[in-house]
Amino acid sequence: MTSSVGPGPGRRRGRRPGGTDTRGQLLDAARVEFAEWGYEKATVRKIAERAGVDAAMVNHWFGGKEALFTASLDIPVDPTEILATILPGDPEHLGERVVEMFLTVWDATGGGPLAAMVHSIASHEEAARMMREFIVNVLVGRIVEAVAPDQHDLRAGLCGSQVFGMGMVRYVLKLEPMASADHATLVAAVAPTIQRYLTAPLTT
Amino acid sequence: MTSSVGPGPGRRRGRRPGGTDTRGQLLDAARVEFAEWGYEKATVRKIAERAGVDAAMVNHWFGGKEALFTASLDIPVDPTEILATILPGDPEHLGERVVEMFLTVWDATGGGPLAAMVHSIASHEEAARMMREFIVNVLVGRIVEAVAPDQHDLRAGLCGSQVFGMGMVRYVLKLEPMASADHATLVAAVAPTIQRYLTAPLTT
DNA sequence: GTCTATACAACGATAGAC
DNA sequence: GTCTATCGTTGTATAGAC
Repeated sequence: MTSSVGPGPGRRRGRRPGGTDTRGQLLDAARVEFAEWGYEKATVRKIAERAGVDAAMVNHWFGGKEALFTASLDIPVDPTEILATILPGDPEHLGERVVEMFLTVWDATGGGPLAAMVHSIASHEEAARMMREFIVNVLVGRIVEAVAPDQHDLRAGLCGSQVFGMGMVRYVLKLEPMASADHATLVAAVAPTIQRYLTAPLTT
Repeated sequence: MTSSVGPGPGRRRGRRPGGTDTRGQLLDAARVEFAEWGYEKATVRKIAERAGVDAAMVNHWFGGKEALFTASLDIPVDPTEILATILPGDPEHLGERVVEMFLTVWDATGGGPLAAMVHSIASHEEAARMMREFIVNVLVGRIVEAVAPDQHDLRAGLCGSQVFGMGMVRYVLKLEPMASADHATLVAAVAPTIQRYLTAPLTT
């Protein structure tokens, strides 16, 4: 599109005229592309093209494809930061750290975002796919790969099912005593399950 | 609304004129009453009164308050029948029977009703309460009472969280490999969790 | 001049075609 | 096995804002 105007002395470089919301345009473009293609098949280049900016802007504004994906999902926490918090340490007690972390994050938000997320998942096939890919590619996948000996995908799904179910019962269904239980009680009850899904043999 | 027409000669007895949908009216009335009062505080008499029929109709059409409740929730299976199927037998393997049963039921319906249920739970506070009471009073409560040594409510919540989470991941989120796994694989993975929630000590 | 947002080029990795 | 295309990412130069 720079054919007629583009002068001879090299292509246009450097900062574009002010006023453009590159970050916002990238977010909008990312939502469209991720929704249409899914996480893996969507490309940073295509998203940048749709946004009308250079692909390097994804790195500059978000740090990478994964961070752009999570940002486009409006998830209020930074998965990378959380992973950095819970991954280091004794793998034998990783289950406890996982459960404790989710409880802390969800307690802070009161479960509203969780309910909204569940709502959109149950409503739109597209939201289910994006959430599915978020779990696989970003959140649980990393934890599983760090400690699980095999069957990474199955273990990730099992961990996700228990954590997600716990969140639903505690924050959305508000079923007592889990809704009011302190963290220690829930960690003691649920963490061994997560730990087993992460590291124990799963075959019959 | 029968004021002007209604005659005087004693109360009307015996079979009413045909054409009225007593069962459907009871269902509608039950949904309103259960939603407003909750399972325990709602009364069969009040439901029948709202439906404009005799309380005996609840027993005639549904078999009791609990069955009317489950019918009003549009749950496609009969909890009593299911409980009768899985409760007898070795308590040490009850977890396996529970997981196998849920998989069989949900496989038959393909997860559509589960998604619809989740949708309404996440949307309406009222639906969450009804589901909560369904779990406590009808479904998991019976199982827990049959085998759990203590902390019945906590154990019921934990079992519910894992079963519900498994259903979400398999049928709504459709996360592989859990979405396509056979029953044996999922039972081997999840049943020990249920078994532990049912019978093992839960304290630290 | 300094800082920042941007464009362009190139690198290593990977998947598919032949 | 090799070749090619494409991906995500990184480095660097440049233009505009302050």
